[in-house]
Amino acid sequence: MHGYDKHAFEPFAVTVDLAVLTLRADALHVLLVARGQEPYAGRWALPGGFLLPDESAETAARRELAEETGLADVTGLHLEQLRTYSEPGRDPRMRVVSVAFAALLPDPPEPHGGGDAAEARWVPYDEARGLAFDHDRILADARDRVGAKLEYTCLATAFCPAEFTLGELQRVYETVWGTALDRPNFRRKVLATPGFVEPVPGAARLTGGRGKPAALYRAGPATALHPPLLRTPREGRPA
Amino acid sequence: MHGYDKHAFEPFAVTVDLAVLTLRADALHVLLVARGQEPYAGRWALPGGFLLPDESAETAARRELAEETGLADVTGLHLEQLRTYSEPGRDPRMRVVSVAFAALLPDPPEPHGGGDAAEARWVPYDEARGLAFDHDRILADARDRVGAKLEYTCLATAFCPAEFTLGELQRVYETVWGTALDRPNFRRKVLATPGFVEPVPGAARLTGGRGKPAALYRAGPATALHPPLLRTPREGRPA
DNA sequence: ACAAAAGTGTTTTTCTTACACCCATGT
DNA sequence: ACATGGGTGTAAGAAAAACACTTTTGT
Repeated sequence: MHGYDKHAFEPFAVTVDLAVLTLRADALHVLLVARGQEPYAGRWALPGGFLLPDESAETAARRELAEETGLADVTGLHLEQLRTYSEPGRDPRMRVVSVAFAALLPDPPEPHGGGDAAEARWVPYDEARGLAFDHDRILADARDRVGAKLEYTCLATAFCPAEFTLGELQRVYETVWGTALDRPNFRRKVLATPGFVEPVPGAARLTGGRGKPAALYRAGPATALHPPLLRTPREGRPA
Repeated sequence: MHGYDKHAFEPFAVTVDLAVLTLRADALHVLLVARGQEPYAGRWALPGGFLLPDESAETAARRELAEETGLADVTGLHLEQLRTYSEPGRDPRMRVVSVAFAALLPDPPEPHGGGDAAEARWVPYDEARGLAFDHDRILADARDRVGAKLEYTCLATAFCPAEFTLGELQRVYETVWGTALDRPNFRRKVLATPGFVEPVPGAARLTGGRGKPAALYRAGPATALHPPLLRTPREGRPA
């Protein structure tokens, strides 16, 4: 009961772990770092690290995100708490409680890894298996959460750059869900949701090199999607 | 990077905090305990406590739940991680990272408080303000999460006893959302969702003392609600 | 007889779906 | 010319909302 008996609690190490997700070449990718020491030396792991004395988990996560991605400004990026993993055996050496985060990025610059990690790279989600600790589980949880939140929040724009086309936004859904969506209907639904996207007046961009230039949009102020954009189990464009 | 430098991390105390919610007399109630010591002596707080050396946060939360509610069997009760609160100043005495949980109960027996809490009681949600620490925030987050999850999960049955009527289930939605729902339409939607509820053959119960006896249902195996039961902002039955 | 709560049916309206078609650009 | 991706229109079907109505109990 918060009794503050000095012997009533055990000291724990507290860390953050990050599932940094992005879309490259129409496939979900995750940022992994190579572990240099035991345990799990040589294995891939999610980036992360210890909380500093005066940091909240959110602050530590954003600091790690900046270090690992090498991006100068990570303030606009979507970062959200996933859950906390606290099973006693999850780290073989000591008791470590880890607050896991999911971070969503538009396709970032390749050379990241400015942090203390020996090596860091983007790995396609489907090839990211056999990670250190319980990171397989954390990564799977992150993917599930993101997939689910696409349905009823405006999260998809977090995978897009500041200005994007509706085609790019649709490809976010299709890539994460592994399904094909009808373009006219997708378009209508997005535009019918107030505050989901806002048109950039007069702007257009060539997307595939070919085709009609697409109008550009910015992420709007809305966060929730009412009504939701439901994942309809139809054939086409499997993951 | 999980480097295990003995000086690379600060030891933290790790606790769990529980937002134990139930419905009594058509109002959302939360279980609060009175604090006996400083800080916040005499104030109400969410129940909680320190993790034991070999416990996960989930295990600790369920142990606290059993202690505080006095229920012999808490295995069937819904318990879910909310998020982790780790702001440096959230406890004035020391660095405490708290993993918050939401627990949902059917209307429980009044005399609980078998734990180490001086006093514990059910408080209507709207009167639970001015709590110790950041518990106001945790409680608000719990309510938001539960309200949102009613839309797209089968969570509502967690507020109901093992066997319940559709009217009782509807009252869960109406109480948590503070809106009125159309009974025929609610009924159809629930019954049209496979695995949401299962009829108890031949069983019926008088509900309000008056009226036709209602058929009884059990919670089904489904966890997700596809399509969701959307919160329609209509007038009537305000919170 | 009446009130209260459960349960059924039906009509209207709204939303979703599927698909046809036109537009602008590069090769 | 045609392939490629963007954008518009529309008719059929499904789902939701609104509401009238019947049933079964207690008083």
